Amino acid sequence: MAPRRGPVPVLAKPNMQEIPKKYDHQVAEAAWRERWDEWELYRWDPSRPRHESFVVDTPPPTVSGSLHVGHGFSYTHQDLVVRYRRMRGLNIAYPMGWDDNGLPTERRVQNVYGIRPNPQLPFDPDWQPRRDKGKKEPVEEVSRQNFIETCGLLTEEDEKAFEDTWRRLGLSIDWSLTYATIDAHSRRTSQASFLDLYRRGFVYQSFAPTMWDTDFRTAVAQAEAEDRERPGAYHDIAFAVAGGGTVTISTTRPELLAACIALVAHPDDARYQGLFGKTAFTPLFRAPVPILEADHADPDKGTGILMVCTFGDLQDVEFWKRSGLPLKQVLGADGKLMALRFGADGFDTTDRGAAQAAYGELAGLRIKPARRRIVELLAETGSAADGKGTALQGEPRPIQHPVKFYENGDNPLEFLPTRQWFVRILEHRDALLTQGRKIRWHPQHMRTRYEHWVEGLNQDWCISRQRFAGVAFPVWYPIGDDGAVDYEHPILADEDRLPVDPLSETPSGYSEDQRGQPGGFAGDPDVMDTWATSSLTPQIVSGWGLDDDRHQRLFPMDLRPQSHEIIRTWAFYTIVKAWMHDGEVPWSNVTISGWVVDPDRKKMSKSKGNVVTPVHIFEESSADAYRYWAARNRLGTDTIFDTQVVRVGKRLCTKLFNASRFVLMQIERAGSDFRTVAAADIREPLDLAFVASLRDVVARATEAFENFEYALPLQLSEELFWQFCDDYLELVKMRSYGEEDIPERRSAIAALNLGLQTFLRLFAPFLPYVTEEIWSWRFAAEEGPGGSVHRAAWPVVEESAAVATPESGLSFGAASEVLRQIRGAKTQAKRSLRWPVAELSIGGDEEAVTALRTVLDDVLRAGAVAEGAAKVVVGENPGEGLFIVEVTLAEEEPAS
RNA sequence: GGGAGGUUAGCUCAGUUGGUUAGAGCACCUGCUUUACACGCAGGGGGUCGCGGGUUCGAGUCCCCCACCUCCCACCA
Repeated sequence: MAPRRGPVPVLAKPNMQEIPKKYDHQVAEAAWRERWDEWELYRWDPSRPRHESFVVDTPPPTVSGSLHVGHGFSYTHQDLVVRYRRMRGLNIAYPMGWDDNGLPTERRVQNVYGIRPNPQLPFDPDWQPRRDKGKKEPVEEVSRQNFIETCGLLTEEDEKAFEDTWRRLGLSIDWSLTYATIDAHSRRTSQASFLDLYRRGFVYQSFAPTMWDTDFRTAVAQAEAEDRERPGAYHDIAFAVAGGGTVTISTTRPELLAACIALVAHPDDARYQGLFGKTAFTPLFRAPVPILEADHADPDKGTGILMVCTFGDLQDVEFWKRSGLPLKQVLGADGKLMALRFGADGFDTTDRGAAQAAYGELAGLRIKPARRRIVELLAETGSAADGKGTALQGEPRPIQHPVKFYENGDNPLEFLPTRQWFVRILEHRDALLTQGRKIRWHPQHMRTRYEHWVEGLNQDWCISRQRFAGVAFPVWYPIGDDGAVDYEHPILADEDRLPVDPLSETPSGYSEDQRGQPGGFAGDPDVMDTWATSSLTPQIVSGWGLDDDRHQRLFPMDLRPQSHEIIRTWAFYTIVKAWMHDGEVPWSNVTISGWVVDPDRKKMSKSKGNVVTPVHIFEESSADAYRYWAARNRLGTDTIFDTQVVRVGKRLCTKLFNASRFVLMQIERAGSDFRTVAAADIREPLDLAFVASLRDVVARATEAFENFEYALPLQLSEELFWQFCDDYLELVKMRSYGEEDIPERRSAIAALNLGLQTFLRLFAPFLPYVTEEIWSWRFAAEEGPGGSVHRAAWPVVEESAAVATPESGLSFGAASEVLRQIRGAKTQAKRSLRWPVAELSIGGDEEAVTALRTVLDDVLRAGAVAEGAAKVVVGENPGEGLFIVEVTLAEEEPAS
């Protein structure tokens, strides 16, 4: 339904009895939450055209059990922008998603239910998970599909808790648009995306060295890898050189010595000119390796010459690819050194017995023990065939160096040759940069992060994971008559069968008994990277590939709100997919929220034990107060959770409540004639001046909101509101108290009416509960959703077009200033503020005095200045403004 | 090593295009029960704007250097 438009509404039902004396946020927030649900206030209207809509790509939170006080931070920011746009009359599509796909869920399910997925098992529809399983019972193996369904069961509970928190927070989400990244619709979308990318040539499969986590035993993408500073040591190892002599290399990975395929030095390095082209021999294993030139060798590092292993690092991978040298794989997928046969499988040696014996000391060891052992062996063995000196030269030299880790991992990543699916992103970097520039980033400098990430890409996007709780690849492979799996000719699932589980379902043209048989088929056992699905959140919501009309109404979206650490994953991959599928940007704007940090500026997380639950804050101080805290922080800036600021928010709510009661009381006291007060009645100079400052705030707040800046509108509204309470209300009070229907009083009442309605709507995005409560007393034009302040029109300057511009821009300020000085005099004399003033003398330049004279009556009444006691004189110095010459307080106490 | 953001009162932060004496809130101190609000009101103290240069009549604001904090990125010999 369209929001109501038009002039400022008049009072709907003046009845003081209904206005409560105190604001109970607990009661009010619960009641409004319920009513908003009944009204379906936040429902997206699928019939309205795209250009009248505002579509948000809400971040699906990882459902991980517990929430801390930082979780609502960025969600509040989204909601502020959304509520503003809704009040501008736009049809809002604000969905919620749950990210319950991937490793975190997998680990929790294993612990809670004591089960482990075995991809080889078929789906069992009758199987039921048991929570009450004893710790000592053996871990049960279930099919992947059963495992995934159990994940859904567990995350459902957490999702309920999350939803409850978001509702309490007052997020204006349309809960009918909820999805989960592991649900059937998301799996379908994700698999359809894969098939589309396959057909368009954007994905490929390859057997190649890939980053591998030896604990999780899965491939990992560049975006999920991070450098960590770790201790290591240079080990100087001497290699014998054919024709006599030795050469010493430095390495931090001596355990990979058996995987050495070459020694390389920089082509310009004078020390090694004579060695290029010669053959060296590894100590212990006596493997002949060529000494070659390589640009990546740094003459200043180590000894300037290094060993290339398969694989120590990405440089090794790249050199190996260029060189065409044979692969020597020594590290297994489990992170242990594999059994090897020297003299076979590419493991050349000049002394098979010695090599096999030395390696026998290492086989089966994990990396660290293997390193320790080989160092011992190298210290005992001779460096060359002639046995002069030891292979290990001197003591290892400790260093600190960056090592690549999987972001969730505990041990360094290795490069292992495995078969994986990749998305081609390296060759499309320019196009992806162009896409990034079509999007408006808020704050703008966050785009730089995106660009640096795209420019720094060095691997295609590996999307296959050797895990279970994820979306399967909709792919089978034919098995040849010889029993070999033919990976080159995958059998793709039919689109209308999606989502499929290739391990439980049979490809068209085959029967289930052909699974794993020669001449039959094999299902792809892997699952997709969780980001391969999360990168489709716009398409999941829009019904991409299923409902074209809906897709057109929702895609591309208007806003992607997120935090900065996932620019390289979520934002980047979403841009990738939207470009590959539709040639479009997924959204026109990205807003980046900062982190909530603890007082030591560390990111708040439950593992650090520095958490406060948001629900606790809602109960103690109200959701509005929490939102106030969140709204005070601008986009992109980290912040500390500060209960002091929450308290300020709570105070603002109370003030708004009380000031509103007062204003409504004034209006209602004025009687029925004043129910039709109109903006045109505002004539008094003080009132004109107040409306002028209100207009200014409305204009500036609107402009800021248009740019996704919510902090400034709050600040401006708040400043003027306190001035409204402390000065304007005091100044206008006496005039509005009167009994007669005279223009001066009418003007005051009309200005108060306009002011209150404007403030309520300005604050509505920030403080949805208390503003709705107040709005409902008198301003709701109808029962039901049409009466909600959240469907009311955002204030615009045109509303007060009938109000004249004040003659002087200084009058409000002049009035406030004189009032301030009178109050100061009373406070200093330790008198109450209603103590009468016997004499008042004010001076000032002509402009200021003229301005003051227009509002002097209001000032004198508010300051309790005795009739005829004030003297205003024009001073001699232009530009000096206003000053009080003298304030003399009355001797007598004010009459009560 | 490259890059981004930051450094303003005890704390959290505003300070638009350079322009009087640098602001707010919190905290602190002193008063005031005032017909909306004591969950209030009024007043007060508190700052070499990270350091050092430069441009300018004038710099918190523009330029350069440095320091420190946070984050992002980087080929692990």
